[in-house]
Amino acid sequence: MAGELEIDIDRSSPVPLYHQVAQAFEQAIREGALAPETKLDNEIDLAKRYHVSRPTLRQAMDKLVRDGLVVRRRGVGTQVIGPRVRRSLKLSSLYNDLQESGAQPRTSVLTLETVTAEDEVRDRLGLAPGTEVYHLRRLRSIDGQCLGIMENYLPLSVGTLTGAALERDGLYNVMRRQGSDFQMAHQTVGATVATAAQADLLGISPGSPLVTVQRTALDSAGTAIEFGDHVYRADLYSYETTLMNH
Amino acid sequence: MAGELEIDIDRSSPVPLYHQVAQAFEQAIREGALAPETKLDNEIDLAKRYHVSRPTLRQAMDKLVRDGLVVRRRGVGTQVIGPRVRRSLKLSSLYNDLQESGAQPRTSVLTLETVTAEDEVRDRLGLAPGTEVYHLRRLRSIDGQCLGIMENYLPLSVGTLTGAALERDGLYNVMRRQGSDFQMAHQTVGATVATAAQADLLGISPGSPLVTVQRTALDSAGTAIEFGDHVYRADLYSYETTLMNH
DNA sequence: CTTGATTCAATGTCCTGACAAGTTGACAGG
DNA sequence: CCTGTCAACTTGTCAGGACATTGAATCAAG
Repeated sequence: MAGELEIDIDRSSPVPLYHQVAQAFEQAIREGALAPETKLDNEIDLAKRYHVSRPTLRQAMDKLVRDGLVVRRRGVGTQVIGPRVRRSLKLSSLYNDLQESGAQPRTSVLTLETVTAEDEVRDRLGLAPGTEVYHLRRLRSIDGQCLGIMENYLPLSVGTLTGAALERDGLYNVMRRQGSDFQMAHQTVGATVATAAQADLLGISPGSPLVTVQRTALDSAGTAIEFGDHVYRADLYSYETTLMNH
Repeated sequence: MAGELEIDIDRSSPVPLYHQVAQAFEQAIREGALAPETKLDNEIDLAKRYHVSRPTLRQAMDKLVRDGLVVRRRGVGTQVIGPRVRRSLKLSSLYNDLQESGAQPRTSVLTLETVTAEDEVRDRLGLAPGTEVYHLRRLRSIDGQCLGIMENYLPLSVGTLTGAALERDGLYNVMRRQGSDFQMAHQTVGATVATAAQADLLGISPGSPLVTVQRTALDSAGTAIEFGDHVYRADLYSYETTLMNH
């Protein structure tokens, strides 16, 4: 039951020791070399085995704990956590979420224009009255079926947007390439029923359920760089998240 | 511009020093005593001022970094981050989410019984065929308005559930008091339209939009301890999350 | 057989000390 | 005036040791 693990520690490498140790354990756990429920050896022995100090080994373990791979309990020891718990922790990661929703099979651009921001858009983006913004409407489809309608507002400072680039790379890739660095996003997920116009676009009957997603994305300076108001067919789309305690 | 801050460190307290320091800074930042963009003093001076060692102070700072309150750059210093970025980071915390949804104004218990788990419930909870589970239906209301219908399935091993306790404390508090330790939950949020029966219970007309939430909660051992299938009135409820890059 | 206190093992906390690495700004040289 | 070098400052990394706190297993007493 002991966590025997052969790993190479390169002391001349620029990557920190604790990171090397943590990465080695993470790989072993994800590959199954360290089965769930396995109890690791105690800190002292592990530190001795890998020729690092206890604080360094603890730093590595703390990283594993934060990543949800192991659980430590004082007086008990360190246990590898079950795969169900650690599965798809990254689902709540901003990058994956954006990439997933930005690089889907096909998106066609319905509208690409600059308009004077309405009150709600101004408020969401934190802009002054009368400011011009991009207004973008896209239709996302998968396997020929229309999945949802995406409406986005962006400040002009994000760069230049073209329909071709948007359809080829997705909104978020285009923005990132022009220097936008996403730091966080605030989302509100709700429900509504399809209007006649929406139903017509999506190829469903009016009154069908729709998932609504409103998202405001911020860069690392705290500036809002995108506001999105999306609706998706409820029978083809749902929003998944993983909530962690801590 | 220096981060002058008078805080009391209680060395005889059972709460760790680094936690006291971190909490003091967090409070100061949230209260505005430390304005955004403020550059904090260097670690050495701060450690000296609060009479702790540098590793201890670093531990506190690491906590602040993880919580998204400050940014540190080697060779530069530590800066308080903008309020928009840090706002409501805790929204994606499991505990708050559960507490919020578990201690609402009023919940009345419609059904509390033990049944043989159906296939979907068995699969979600990871139970053997034929296992008995709690089946719970509750109606949540706020200000006299019905908000949603919550249907839950729980393994019998969670303890004993009584209608009175559930209505008084909420499901999650009852479970936690009986030893369940929530570690994470997986949620799927979608949309549907109200059936006649649902509409009748919620006091709305059939065909109105509903937000659906399916949640599986796991404890630290990776065992599923709850499966919930909830619907909420879309005009009164929406699901908010904050996505972080990292 | 149950219950209680004891003991042991493990992680949690905290300290001092040292060096590495990145950033910035000042200073000297062109 | 411009530019490249260097020194000072700050955070990052790492070591080794000491004691506290918690959980569980062990053992003795009822």
